[in-house]
Amino acid sequence: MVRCVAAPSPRRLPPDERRRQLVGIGLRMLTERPITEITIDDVAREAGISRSLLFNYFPSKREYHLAIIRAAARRVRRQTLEDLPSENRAAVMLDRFLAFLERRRDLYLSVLRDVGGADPDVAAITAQLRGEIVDGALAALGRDDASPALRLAISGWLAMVEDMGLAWAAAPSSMERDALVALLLGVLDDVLGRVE
Amino acid sequence: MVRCVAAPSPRRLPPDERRRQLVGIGLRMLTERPITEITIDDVAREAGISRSLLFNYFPSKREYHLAIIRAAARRVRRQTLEDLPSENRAAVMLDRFLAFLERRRDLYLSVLRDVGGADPDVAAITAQLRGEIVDGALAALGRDDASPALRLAISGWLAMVEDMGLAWAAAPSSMERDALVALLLGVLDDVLGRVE
DNA sequence: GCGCGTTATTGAGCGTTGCTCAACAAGCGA
DNA sequence: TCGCTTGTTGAGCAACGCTCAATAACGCGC
Repeated sequence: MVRCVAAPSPRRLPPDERRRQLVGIGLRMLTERPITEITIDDVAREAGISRSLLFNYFPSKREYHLAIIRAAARRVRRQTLEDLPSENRAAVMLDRFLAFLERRRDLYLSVLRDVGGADPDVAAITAQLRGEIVDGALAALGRDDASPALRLAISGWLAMVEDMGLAWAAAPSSMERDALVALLLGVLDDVLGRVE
Repeated sequence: MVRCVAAPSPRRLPPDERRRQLVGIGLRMLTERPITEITIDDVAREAGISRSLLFNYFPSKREYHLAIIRAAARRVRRQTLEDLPSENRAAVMLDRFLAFLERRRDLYLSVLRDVGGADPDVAAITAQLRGEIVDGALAALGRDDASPALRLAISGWLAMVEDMGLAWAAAPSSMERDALVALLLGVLDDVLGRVE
C-alpha cells in the first residue's frame, strides 16, 4: 500500500494543469529533437500517464504538435515584440531578436525553420508570427502606410535577419555582434530608401 | 493467360531504371504534398510494385527521401548555377533563380524550406546547395577572397532573395519583376559596401 | 527449344505508432 | 455510505516501416 513513493505526477490533475504539463513537456522535447520525432508514447511516459489520456486533451497528435508550436511562437512574440520602448524601437527589436536567438536558437530553429510549411496549419502559425514581426518593424519605423512592395521588402529583410542571426548565433566568431547589428540596420535603411 | 492487359509498368526492370522511376515518382509527389507524407505504400502502388521491392533499392524510407531531395537539389543547381555566361553573372544568376521559382515554386519550397533541418542529413544537403549558391554569387562578383563576415552577409542576402522570390512568385502583383531584380541587386551592392 | 544460374520481385509476417472505446476508480456532495 | 461526475486506463484495431525466405522472370550455353 505504499504507492507514490516518487510518483512523477500526482494522479487526477485538473484539466488545465494537465494541458500545461503536456505542452510544457513538448516544448522541452522540442529543444532536443525535431517535432516530428516527438511521439505520443514518449510524452505519456515522461508525464507518467497512459497514451490514451493525451487524446482526451488533444484530438490528435497533429493538434498536440500545433499546441506546442503555438506556445513556442507565443514565447518568441513575448520576448521580442511586447513592451517595446517608445524610442529606437527598430534597434531594440533587432537587439531582442538576436538575444532570443542567442539564448534559444534551437527552439527558434525547431519552430520557424524546420517545419515551416510541411503542414498548412503550422505554416499559418509561422506566417502570422512573421507578419506580426513585420508589422512591428513597420510600426517601429513609423511606416504604418505599408504598400505591398514595402511589406514584401521588409519581409525579405527579416529573412536576412533570421538567416544571419541563426548563423551568427551558431558561430559568433565570424562577426562582432555590434557589427552585425550595424550591418542589418544599415541594410534596412538602404531597403527603405530603394522602395521609396 | 491474358496478363498485362494494361500493366502500369513492365515487370522486371533493370535496377538503375527502377531507381530512376522511383525517384521520379517521389519528385512528382513532392510537388503536391510534404515529403513526410510520401509513404512507401503510396509510391509502391503508384509504381505498380510491392512495398518490399522499394527496400531493395533504398535501405530505408529516410534514405529514399534523401535520394528525392538530392535529386531536387540537383535540379536547382542545374538550372541556376551551371553554364553561366562570363558577363553579368550575378544578374543572370538572380534572374535564373527567380525564373526557377516562377516555374517550380512548390518544389523549391518542399525541399529547401519545409524540411530544412528536421533531419541532419537533409540539412546537410540544403546547406551544401546554399553554400554552392553563395560561392557562385561570390565568384560572380569576383570576390573569391571571402572572409567569414562576407560569406555570412552573402548568405543573409541569399535568404532575402529566397524569401522575396517565394513571396513574389506567390503574388506577383505586389511588385514589378524588374523592380524586384533591381532592388535585390542594389541591396547586394549595399551589403558588399558595408562589409568593406 | 531446354535446362540452369542469376536476380528482380513478391507475400507473409513482426514491431511500432496513432487512435478508439468501453470500463474503471478517484474525488466530492448529500 | 451512496451515487454522480469525470479524470484515467487497458485492450485492441489500422496504418506504416521493415525483414526474410521463397518465387518467377530473364539471359546464357547447349
